[in-house]
Amino acid sequence: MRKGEVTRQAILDHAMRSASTKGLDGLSIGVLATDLGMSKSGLFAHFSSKEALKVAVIERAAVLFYEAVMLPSLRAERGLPRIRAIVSHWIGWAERMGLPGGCFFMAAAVELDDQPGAPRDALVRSQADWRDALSKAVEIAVSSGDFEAHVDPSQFAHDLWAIVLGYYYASRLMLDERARERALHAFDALVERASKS
Amino acid sequence: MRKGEVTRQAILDHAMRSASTKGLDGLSIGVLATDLGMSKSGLFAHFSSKEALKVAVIERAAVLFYEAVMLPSLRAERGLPRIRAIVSHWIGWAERMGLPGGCFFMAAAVELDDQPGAPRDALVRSQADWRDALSKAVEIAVSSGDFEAHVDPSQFAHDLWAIVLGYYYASRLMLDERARERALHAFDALVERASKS
DNA sequence: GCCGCGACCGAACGATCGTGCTAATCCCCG
DNA sequence: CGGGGATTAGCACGATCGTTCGGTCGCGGC
Repeated sequence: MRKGEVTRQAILDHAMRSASTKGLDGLSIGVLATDLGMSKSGLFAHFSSKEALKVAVIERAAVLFYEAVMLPSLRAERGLPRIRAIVSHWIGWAERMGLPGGCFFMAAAVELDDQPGAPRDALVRSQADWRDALSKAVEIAVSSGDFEAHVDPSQFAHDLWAIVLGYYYASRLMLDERARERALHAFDALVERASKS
Repeated sequence: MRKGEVTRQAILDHAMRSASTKGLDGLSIGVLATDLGMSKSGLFAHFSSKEALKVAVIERAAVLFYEAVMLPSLRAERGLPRIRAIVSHWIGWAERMGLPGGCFFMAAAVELDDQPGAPRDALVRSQADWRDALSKAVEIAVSSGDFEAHVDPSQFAHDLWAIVLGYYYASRLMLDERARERALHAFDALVERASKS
């Protein structure tokens, strides 16, 4: 890997951590540069606009998310066990990755949902990929017999997503120590409702 | 009402709309002033710092939220009917109030969850009030017999919150037209699980 | 009728922002 | 080991930010 690529990765990793707290728009090229011990223009040269930097950060975050949540869950058995693995990796993945500002995607989603442009498109693309992967996992659980046949994979994925959003909200803003416990409780209820009885 | 008070309200109402899209930090005193046809310093004089403006906007939003969601629901019968009323007013309250950027509190929560200070404190206070009001409504539903005795009001309130968060996420970022339908489906499941069978 | 005060304005400040341009330096390949 | 593209630095620009200050206008009470 060339030197420039190494630097670029270092920039993106740091920018991702920074954006998790200040937001993508709160990223400052100058601050980023001094944090990494380089010049503003030197950093800027790697991307040719701030918008391109945002896009690169989002795509980098998507890769890291996939590696931290989806990849390890693929080692679990197909069906319900894999879904349990996904949830257990999903909840708290931000803390585990050392993101000081909580879930990167939740912050980006709220910030970009009403701002058309390349960053929003990149975010939607990555989130759609994840949504499809989730639905697929649920579909497998249905066809393997873990879940009843009437379970709608996309609805299940939506409900799962809401549970995770609720976890981050309660955990980070309201400082609810029982947030994780509450989220898992909701997940159990969701699973019980979908499972054959 | 004094002239200054009228102006102040106009500022806060406009700032709230603006903050729903650009975020609280994205508020610009200069832009706000020109939008309202007044000078930067004239607007600034009403609050003596941007932080104070943020706090005032949050408190104003809390009042408007209460009036738009809680007050009309109090006319519904105690117990489950009132909870149904709350949910139907809660989902989509931002659109109904003409907030162009979706739920003000969801945006503020993600933005302020890791930024200590007066704005965060004001937000947490308002959200805790709402959480308590929600729990109380559920408690009434339990004691009135609409819900089973084992239902935990705070868990129910948490689950409700997650459903609304999921709705805004799917609706605004992913542009899922079935977001409302999905949220109501999840709500029905939540109610069914809590109701006497 | 004059005084006082609330309400607002205009101009300016230092700081920081993203973004060019040019030159120096480094690293990799032949 | 030497040449050349890749990488980084230095400097400056226009714009915008929150904030300060001094001043003006109008209205209500003694």
